[in-house]
Amino acid sequence: MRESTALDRMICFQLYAASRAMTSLYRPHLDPHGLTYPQYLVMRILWHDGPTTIRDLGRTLRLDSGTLSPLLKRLETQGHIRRERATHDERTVWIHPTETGTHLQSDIGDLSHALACATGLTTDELHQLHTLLHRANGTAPTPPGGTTA
Amino acid sequence: MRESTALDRMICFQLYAASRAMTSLYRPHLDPHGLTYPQYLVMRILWHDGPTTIRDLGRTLRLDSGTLSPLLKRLETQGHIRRERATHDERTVWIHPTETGTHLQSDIGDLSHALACATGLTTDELHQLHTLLHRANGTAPTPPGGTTA
DNA sequence: CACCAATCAGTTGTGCACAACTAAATTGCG
DNA sequence: CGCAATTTAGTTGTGCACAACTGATTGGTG
Repeated sequence: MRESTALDRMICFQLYAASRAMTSLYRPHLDPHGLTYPQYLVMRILWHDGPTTIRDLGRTLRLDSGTLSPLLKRLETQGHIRRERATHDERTVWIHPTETGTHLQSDIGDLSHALACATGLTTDELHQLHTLLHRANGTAPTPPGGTTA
Repeated sequence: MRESTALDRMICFQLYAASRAMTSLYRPHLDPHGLTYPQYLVMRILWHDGPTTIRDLGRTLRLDSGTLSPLLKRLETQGHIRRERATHDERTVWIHPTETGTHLQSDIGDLSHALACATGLTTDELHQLHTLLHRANGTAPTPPGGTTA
């Protein structure tokens, strides 16, 4: 595997390349359902937490309204979500999964096993990687339970 | 730190978030020079290896011509690189750093220390992370030397 | 109450990524 | 040689990311 030695020592390039490689592993699983990877992340939050405000989606995903607004518009056009402006504070908008959006979860199924295998890392290494990324992201690592690709 | 438990176990989301966080750490260092992070990667290859073909840039960065062609056009407009079609095989195009492009290297200086510190990881952890990402990327880890953010 | 600062969603503009395609040059095989 | 398959760079179209901005709403303070 030929690599420029200018890059192969850069953690940042490895992150950049690994992130793109990972999303292209998701692509063949998501494409048939018309979802992109960031759209899938939004749907996962909705599946797990139920209706959520755009503000909270942005905090969780670390994305601003300039990214989320058009993305949510596309999910709405596809019929997966529904917008609803809050009555008590008309600045905030709630995002609800629709029935078809909820069905997507079982349609897509569990991708974690296929994706974890594709990395070629052992369970231990995946856990290590997870912990390091958590720390680098400035978030608390997940002490007890399992880890998911 | 508020996180949806739907995402905090996903290595893939951690990769995605860490990669974006890392490039936004580079941004304030590169913006004053008018470079984006992918443009900086191209220049690093040129600084290290000298003139390079577009094909090799694509293989090293894992980017196709759909991404590289417009990116290189912008670097050319800024005067950092020069295109030259090979004479013996007119399909391949060589990219040469110009004099101003070469000067950029010392203008920008070494960012690795500042960037490594910003992650908050120890040298050991950075090395671990580097090795794991290398393996996940399907490339050989760097056994001997140091590691760079 | 009046007003100012902060919050929130949305828009605009730029630059990646990547799929799908085009066109030209080269290679290889019968 | 002749010609089909391959390689290479470029274009087009879609969808993120993100900076900078707008406009509406809300909260806090004198």
